[in-house]
Amino acid sequence: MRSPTLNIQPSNCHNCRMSALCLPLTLDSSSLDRLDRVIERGRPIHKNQYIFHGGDQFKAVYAIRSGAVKAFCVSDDGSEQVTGFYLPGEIFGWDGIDNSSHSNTAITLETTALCEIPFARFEEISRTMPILQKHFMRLMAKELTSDQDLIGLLAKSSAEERVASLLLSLSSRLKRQHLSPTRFRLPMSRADIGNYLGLTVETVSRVFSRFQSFDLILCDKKEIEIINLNGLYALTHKPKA
Amino acid sequence: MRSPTLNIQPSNCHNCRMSALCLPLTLDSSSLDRLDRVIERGRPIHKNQYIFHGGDQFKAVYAIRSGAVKAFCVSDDGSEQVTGFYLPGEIFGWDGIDNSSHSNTAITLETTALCEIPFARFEEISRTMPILQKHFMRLMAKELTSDQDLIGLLAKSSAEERVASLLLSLSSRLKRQHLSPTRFRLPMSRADIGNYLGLTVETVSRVFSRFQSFDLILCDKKEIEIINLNGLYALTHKPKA
DNA sequence: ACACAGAATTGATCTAAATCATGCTGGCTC
DNA sequence: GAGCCAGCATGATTTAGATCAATTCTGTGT
Repeated sequence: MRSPTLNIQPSNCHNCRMSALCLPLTLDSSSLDRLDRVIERGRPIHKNQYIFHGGDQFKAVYAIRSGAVKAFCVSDDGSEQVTGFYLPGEIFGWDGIDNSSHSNTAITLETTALCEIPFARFEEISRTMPILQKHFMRLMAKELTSDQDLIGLLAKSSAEERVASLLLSLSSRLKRQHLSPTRFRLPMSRADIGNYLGLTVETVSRVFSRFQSFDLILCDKKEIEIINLNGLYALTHKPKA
Repeated sequence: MRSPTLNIQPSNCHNCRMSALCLPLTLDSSSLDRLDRVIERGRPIHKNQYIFHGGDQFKAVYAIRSGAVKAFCVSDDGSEQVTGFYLPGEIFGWDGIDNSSHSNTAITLETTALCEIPFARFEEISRTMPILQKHFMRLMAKELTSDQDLIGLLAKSSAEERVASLLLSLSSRLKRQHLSPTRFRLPMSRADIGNYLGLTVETVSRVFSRFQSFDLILCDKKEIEIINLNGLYALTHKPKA
């Protein structure tokens, strides 16, 4: 049994400040109650704990209440490819729906609290709640477009653009959670960033240094302060031929 | 009105040899009939016709009966990023579900016949056919994993690996359609390939030449014959440090 | 049949990032 | 506190692929 045991916690979707993100806004109170009963809220789990492994049977998708998660897939030759970083309010684990086993592995990057949404039970109740079904398809579509954004980034951009895009993505996602968009702590290592962006650690490190020397950011190890948000943004729209 | 008018054709899902791919296998005959009545079969449309544009309202997803389609998104600076090539039996257009408008643009690469599946009507009937709903989520998940494969490819691989992977992907998808996996015509230009794989046209061209000189493939313009399938496969699993 | 624009190949040069190498720092255990 | 290891930074060198440039091929329309 690889996935950590999630103990029920005394809270619910009604009072969760994430709910606007992971649930459809238009759910009436009684529908929300029914959904509520399906969702299992876990206690915080430690850093570097696996949520699921590639190949594991697909049983649930997960919403993050706090903390951060990294998803990656392992190819036959053993090399890893980071496919995403997930922050509070975001849902991950869709990759398993296809062949009912996960293609990715998910691991916590720091102490993390999750809500587990068992897929079988979700399917049951969604049969009588079409809006829920639709919402989930929309969440999957969102994942699709975010993957396509990453594809665009990897196919075309320079190292600086890639790092700038990641910083801006994190910033806007934190902002959506009413957290500071300009001062935050990177939950992942430079190596993770490099892997995700298709760059070497050294290149990532150099780009961070360069950004500092251009007064775009301040960074002390994993603590980041964005000084010139527009400057970063300009980098992601680099002057093209 | 940008999308081409699709005229009803005298055929149905029962006798379509694609159905195994785009429909759940377990549908009973009466369910299939109901689905059948929702789907609009178009006459073949010409090369370089748009199916939908980025920003268009999302109304339907499309299954390919014959031909080939390219999907791409346009970023603010006007540059394009090819996000996928679609062959017979495959479904595209999911990208619109999220905010009910398409993020991609889809265009035919050659004369193409489509089935249009209007999403609103699909949602109606799927309410009473849970298996259909599940099937569609699986199709979306498949798209997700294929996007993630592309991410892995772009993040890590050399030009040769990328081109080899594309050729093998096309090959296996044609095989699934009971078409020759070793002799086929590329529906897309070198520029499209380059854009998709994050390479320049020149590099793509050089890789094709190199593959020929290594007796991996024969190619005359867009006509491809794969001589050494295992050799290509070996390239995609390049010896790593 | 001809002209012309776009698609593809091939060659020469340049450059951004990988690779190789070294040192620094901060947390860990013993 | 000494020693050790992982993570990060930074410098020197190499290289794969981009860029620039020129030529040939292909198909399309008149």
